[in-house]
Amino acid sequence: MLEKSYQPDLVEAKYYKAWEEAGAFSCDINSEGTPYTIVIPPPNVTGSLHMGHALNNTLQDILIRYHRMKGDDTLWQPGCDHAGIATQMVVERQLAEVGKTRHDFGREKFIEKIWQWKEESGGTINDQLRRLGTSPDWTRERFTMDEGLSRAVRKVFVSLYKQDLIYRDKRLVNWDPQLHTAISDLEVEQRETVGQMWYFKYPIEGSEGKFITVATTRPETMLGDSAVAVHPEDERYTDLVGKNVILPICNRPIPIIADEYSDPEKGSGAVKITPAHDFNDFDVGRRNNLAMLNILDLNAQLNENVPEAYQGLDRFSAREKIVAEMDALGLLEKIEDNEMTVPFGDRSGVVVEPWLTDQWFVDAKKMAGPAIKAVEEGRTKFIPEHWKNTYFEWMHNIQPWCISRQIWWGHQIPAWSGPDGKFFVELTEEEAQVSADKFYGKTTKITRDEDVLDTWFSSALWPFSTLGWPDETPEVDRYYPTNVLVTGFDIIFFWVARMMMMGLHFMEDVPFHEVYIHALVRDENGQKMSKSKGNIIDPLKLIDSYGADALRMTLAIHAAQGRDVKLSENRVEGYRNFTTKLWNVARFCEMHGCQVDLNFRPENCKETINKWIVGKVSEAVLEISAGIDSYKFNEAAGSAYQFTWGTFCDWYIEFTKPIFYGEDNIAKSETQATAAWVLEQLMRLLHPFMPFITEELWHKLGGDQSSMLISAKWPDLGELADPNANAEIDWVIRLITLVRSMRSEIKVSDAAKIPLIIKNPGALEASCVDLYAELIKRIARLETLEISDDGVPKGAAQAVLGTTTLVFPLIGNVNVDEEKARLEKEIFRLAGEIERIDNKLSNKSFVEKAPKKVVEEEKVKRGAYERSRSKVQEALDGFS
RNA sequence: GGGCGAUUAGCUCAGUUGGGAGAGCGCCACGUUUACACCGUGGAUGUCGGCGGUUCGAGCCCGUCAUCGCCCA
Repeated sequence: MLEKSYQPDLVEAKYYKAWEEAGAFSCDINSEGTPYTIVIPPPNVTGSLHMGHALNNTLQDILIRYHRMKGDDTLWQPGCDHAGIATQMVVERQLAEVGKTRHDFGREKFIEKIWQWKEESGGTINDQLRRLGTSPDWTRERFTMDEGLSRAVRKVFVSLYKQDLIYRDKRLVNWDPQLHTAISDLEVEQRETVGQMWYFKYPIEGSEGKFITVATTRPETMLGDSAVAVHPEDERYTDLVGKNVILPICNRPIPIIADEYSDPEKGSGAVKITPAHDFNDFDVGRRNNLAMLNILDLNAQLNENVPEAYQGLDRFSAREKIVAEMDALGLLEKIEDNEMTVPFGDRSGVVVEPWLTDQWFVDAKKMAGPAIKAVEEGRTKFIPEHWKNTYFEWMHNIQPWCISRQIWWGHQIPAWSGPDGKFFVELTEEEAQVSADKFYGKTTKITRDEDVLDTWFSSALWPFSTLGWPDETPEVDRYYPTNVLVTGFDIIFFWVARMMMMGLHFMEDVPFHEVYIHALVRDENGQKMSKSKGNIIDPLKLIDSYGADALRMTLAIHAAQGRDVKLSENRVEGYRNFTTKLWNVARFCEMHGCQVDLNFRPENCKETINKWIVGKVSEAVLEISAGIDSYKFNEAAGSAYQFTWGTFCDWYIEFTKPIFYGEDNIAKSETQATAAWVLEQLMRLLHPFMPFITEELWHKLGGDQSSMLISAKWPDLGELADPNANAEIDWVIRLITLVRSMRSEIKVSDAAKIPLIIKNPGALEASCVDLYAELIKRIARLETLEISDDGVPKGAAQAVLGTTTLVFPLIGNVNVDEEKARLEKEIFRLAGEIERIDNKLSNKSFVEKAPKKVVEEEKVKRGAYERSRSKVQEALDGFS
């Protein structure tokens, strides 16, 4: 006997272990099933499970479990990425607690420490994914720093270098002055702030007392100015172009140049140009051959290229000092408030600096071409489709991708330089040495570049590196390209774009056929969850309180395309209630001896109610399958929920009670087998959403004990709906609902059994009353149920169901005025419907232009309303 | 400034070849009828953001405005 309610914790632990031990998650390269592959977007090894992961992985797991049950050879590839900067920071923070830095240990020892940390505390998210019930193939778990994946990284780097798609360049990069590394554009967060705009007067050389005013948001950079630019067509300045200004404080002459970058509308129309410290100015500088004067060191403190008084100051103190000095010189014209965005490093949280350094770059522009084409041609599809706009937008404006990082944790770049700075890029040091010796004509000492690669460089290879590439493995053959990538929109640039570029280049095929972009999980007020807001909901706590199944169901049923998931705890509670409901209906079946009968054939049912429910199951199968197939997880989960609670529990189970408590043993045994079968189908249908409770009930309910539900077949029932059974049961349901509603209207409590007379039944109605009398009496709590066209007892309450009148002969219980009012209200409502249709039908254009079918339907509806109205009128007349 | 999205019941949201406005939660009333009070039954609640257009017919298509959100510059 099942317990009174479902206890998730023990069940979850038990079955997760059982699944894993049985190898239920593993792909099978020898299987005859069609391969179905998803690579997990690898979480950071430092990460822990948040709501976004919970949603992302629930959806992937639904897809995987569904396809596994459909007989596909599913591979869900798990693993973490090494999260270069984040991981190094974690370990450095630990060292800082004992007053040490990585430099106290040196590169090799420090990396050892990180590996040690990774073994001990890294990848906790994987255990958390297990709590969620996800079923990736853990035996194939990979890590971006694994030997195999590292080999892939080296191979890709060397190949791209030799194809001129990776190059070294001195360019401005986003420099994080705290972490001392370059970071990519995508790791920079632009924050809106109200800053200030300072207007400086620069004296014009040789024109005593004449100035040109420039505006700047960053006064400190003036020490690195190389020019002042004005627009070529700005007549105010035409005569100044070609002259010099004397840069105050530095007292250097710099030219006034004409360049279209200068916006005449903005500020004074003249703009100072600091090519080494501003991305736009850098371009102006290159166009005009300006000097690139770097005035910052790696800490963003002013270096030896500025006047001595400023050397060593940090950028913010330098700003104050500059403004003060300009003011003292009488060269500060004015200061205005200015709305602007300031770039912050997303890891360090400090303002990043455009800084001139030598870095390695991927020629993303070239690699983007095929990636754009693949989406244009539909070889990779976005779902929902509009996300392809975001993808195109970014891809068309893609910038060189800076892939080198000045940290220690990561894939060290396979490039060695000779004494003159020439690079030799090879898979191994030996090969590099050979190249170098050949180049120099003698044995020459080479030194490996200390930089490592951006983490995304290695995760871009994930869809094939995890399968064993660059080796020609059978897995690469079978599982690439993958079917779908499931991810949030915030990662389109990081993941989708880079995987597309790398996949197309090295595998000559897209990495995935579809990209499903799901929503963000927000709090109940629609706010993004964040630590600083303190509105984070911890998925693990929800799992502890309500079970993983409840959380998964909540997420799935809210995962409508194009809409964020607003989550609150009481919703999860609602789906916990659903698990309890499911548990209890199983308990009911158990109590009434419903055993799975392997010989049961749904199409052979004799009892109408059983015919009806098997038809409803077949419809549910189609709806749920269609929902998952089209990534409409909310529709799939909603259908499953509605079938379970609204159809199976609310009606079917109620309808079986008279049979279970009755004497007809043949009907009883058919119903036991049917109920067990329905429940068994239902476990399969709910399994992708709620794997634990369904697995538990599957085993509790008997049936095929030799296998587990996770490996059971997805139902394929065809169409089992029986129109006659549907018509009958639907009518009975409407009748019962109406009786209940009437009871409430005329204030007769459910406790009192009442008589009911059915007047003017049609053939279907009469037959239903005959066939289901006991059932109707029981569920509608009727004392008697009979058909009679005799006169209505004086003062009886009446209701109309289609063309049939229900008579409740409750003399003395009915308030005549209330009853008349009720009937009049119903007549009014029906009259309104009829009028609406009449308006339509009397409209010539409607009758002429609308499809015949629609016009016909309207006429049929009108007839039905009209007949109902006359019945209600008849009932009303009975009172006068 | 460019782009994307949203606006439907008190709340959160469904609603595709354009044809009778829905669900869950919440609320109100009643109820322990032998699966379930984490329950059952019934009920109330809408200018489908505004305006205009297309159409016989618009929550749905088009235009425009408003408000909100996100991404990019």
